[in-house]
Amino acid sequence: MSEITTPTPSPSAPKKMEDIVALCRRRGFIFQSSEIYGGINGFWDYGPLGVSLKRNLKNAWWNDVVERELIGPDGDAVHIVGLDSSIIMNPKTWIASGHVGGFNDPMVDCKESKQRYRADHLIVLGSTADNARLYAYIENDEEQCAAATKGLARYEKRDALDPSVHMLRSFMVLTAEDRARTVGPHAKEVGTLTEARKFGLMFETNSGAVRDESSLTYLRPETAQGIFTNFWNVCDSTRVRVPFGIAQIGKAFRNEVTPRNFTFRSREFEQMEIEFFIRPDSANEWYAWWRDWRFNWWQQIGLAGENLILREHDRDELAHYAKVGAGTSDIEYRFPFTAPGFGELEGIAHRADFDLSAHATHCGKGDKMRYFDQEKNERYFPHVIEPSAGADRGTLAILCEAYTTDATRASGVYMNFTPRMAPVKAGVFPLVNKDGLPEIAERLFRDIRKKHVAEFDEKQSIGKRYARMDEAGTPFCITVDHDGATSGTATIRHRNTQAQERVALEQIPAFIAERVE
RNA sequence: GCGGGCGUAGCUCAGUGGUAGAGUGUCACCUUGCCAAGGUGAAUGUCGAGGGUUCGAAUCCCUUCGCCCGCUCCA
Repeated sequence: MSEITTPTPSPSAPKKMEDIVALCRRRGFIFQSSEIYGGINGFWDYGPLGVSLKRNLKNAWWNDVVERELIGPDGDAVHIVGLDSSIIMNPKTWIASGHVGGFNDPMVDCKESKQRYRADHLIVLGSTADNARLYAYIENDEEQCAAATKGLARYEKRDALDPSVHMLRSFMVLTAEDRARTVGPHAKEVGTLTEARKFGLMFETNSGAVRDESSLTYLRPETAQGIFTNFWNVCDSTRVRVPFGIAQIGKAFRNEVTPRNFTFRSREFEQMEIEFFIRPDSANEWYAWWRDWRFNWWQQIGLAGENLILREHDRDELAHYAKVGAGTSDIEYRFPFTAPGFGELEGIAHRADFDLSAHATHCGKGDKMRYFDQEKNERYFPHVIEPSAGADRGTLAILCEAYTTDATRASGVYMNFTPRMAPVKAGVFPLVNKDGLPEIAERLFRDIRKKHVAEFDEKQSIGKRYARMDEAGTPFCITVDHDGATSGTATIRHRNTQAQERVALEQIPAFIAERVE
C-alpha cells in the first residue's frame, strides 16, 4: 500500500442550520411531508439517504441493546428482550399512565399580557352583581391573590359597590358574559382572557366504523406503555428474571403546541426505549450504569465531541413519576439551533414502580400482579430504569455533527459519518469510462455489494463523483485506474483527508468490512 | 396561540403592474487519465395556495398554508 496524496484539511466553519436543512433536501436525507400540497407542520419524510442513516442508527441500537452481549454493573450479562407493541391501545392505558388526566389541560390565553394559564388553576374573585368587574388570580399564588384582592377593592371603592356579596369561582364555570367582565392576572383591561381551550397532547382517533365516545382511542404518545402492559406477558412467556429489560423501537405521536427546529420537535416521531426492571434496592446502581453506558454509546456512534453532554436533572424539574428515586438525567446535544444551549436526545429516568403498580391498580387485579422473586422469595413491583431515546433526534444530531465545511474541496462540505452510520459505505468508480476499466470496477462493486451498501458511478468527471460521495458521507471511494487495471489494484480515497492508498482488488471487500463493523 | 421575518427552476437568488430570468446543479454526447476540469446540447417553474383589484398581477389588497426567529408550551 502506498500513499499517493495527503491534502491538508481546513478547519470547519461554524455550522448553520439552514445549510444543513438545504443539504438534507438536496441530497435526499429529509423532505417535508406532503410538500406538494404545501406541507404539514410537524411531519417529515426520510429520503433514500435519510432512511438508510436512520435505519443504521436504529439497527445499531437494537444490535447493541438486544442482540449483542452487554456486561452489566454486577459483571453478569444484561438480559434484554425485544417487543413491538401496537400504536393504538385500549384507552384505559392512558388513564392509568396519567396521560388522559394530567396532560389534557384546558388552557386560557390572555390577549393583553400574552400569558397562558391553566384554566383550572385560575380563580375569579368579585361581586355576584351583573356587570361588576371580576379579578382573576392563579391558585395558590399568594402574590397574585393579593394583587387581585387589591385591584378589586380599589375598583369597588371607586364604583361604591357593596363588598359583602363577594364570591370565589373557578374560571372553568364562567359564562362568556362573565369572562367579558374579568380582568386577567397580568392584565389591566377586562375581557382579555380567551375561553378555556383543551390542549390535548394526544392524537385522538376512533377504532371501528362508529365514531362516538365509546370508540375513542389515541395514537400512543410514548412507546413505554406498550412495554409496561406487556410486562406480565413477557414474564409468563419468556424465561426472564429480574433484573431484565424490554426494548422497543416505534412511532409515537404528540400534538406539540409548536413543532419547531426541523425534525427536532415533530408531531410524529420514533422512539427507542428500554424499560429495565430491577429490584427496588438496586436502583442507584442500575441507574448510574445505564446513564453512563448510554452516554458512552452515543459517543461511539459519532457524537464524540464536546457537543454531547450528560446532564443530571435538578429535583424540581423531575416528572411526576420520578419525584422519588435515583434520579433522571438527559443526554443532550448542542444543535446549531440550540447553541450555546443543548437539546435532549435521550432521557434516563428511574420511574420507580409508578407504571407497573398503576396498571395493576387500573386493571383491577392490584397486588396480585406483583412479581414473584424466586431467589429472594419475595413479591414486589419491580422498579424501572428507563433509557428513552429519540431516533429522529439522534439522526438529526448525527447529521449536524457530521456536517463539515471544507473550503478546499469542490463540494465545500462533507458529511463526516462514522463508517457504521454512513448510508453508503463505498463508492466504486472507473477512472475513465473506457479501456476495460468499467468492467473491472463493476466486478469489484458487485463483490463489495454482497455485504455492504455501495454505489457504482461511471458518469462525468472523477471530481464530481468524489464530491457527490462527500455530500452523501460515503467514507471510502474506490477508483480503478490504468495502473490498477494492469497490477490488479485500485486506489481507496478516504473521505475526511482525501488521502489515497493503493490496495489489491481482492483485499478491498475485507478492507471495507473491517472498518464498517 | 401571540409578535416579527421569509416563500420565484433541485439549490442560491434577480425581477416592484406589461412575453418568467441568471448562476449553479441535473441529464445526454464528445473530450478526459484522480478531486464539482473543457466543449456541445437538453430538460426543468401551479412565481407556496385560494380569492380580489386591474385591459393586464410574481409584483397591489384580503385570506390561508409552510419555513425561520422571539415568546408560550414541551409528561
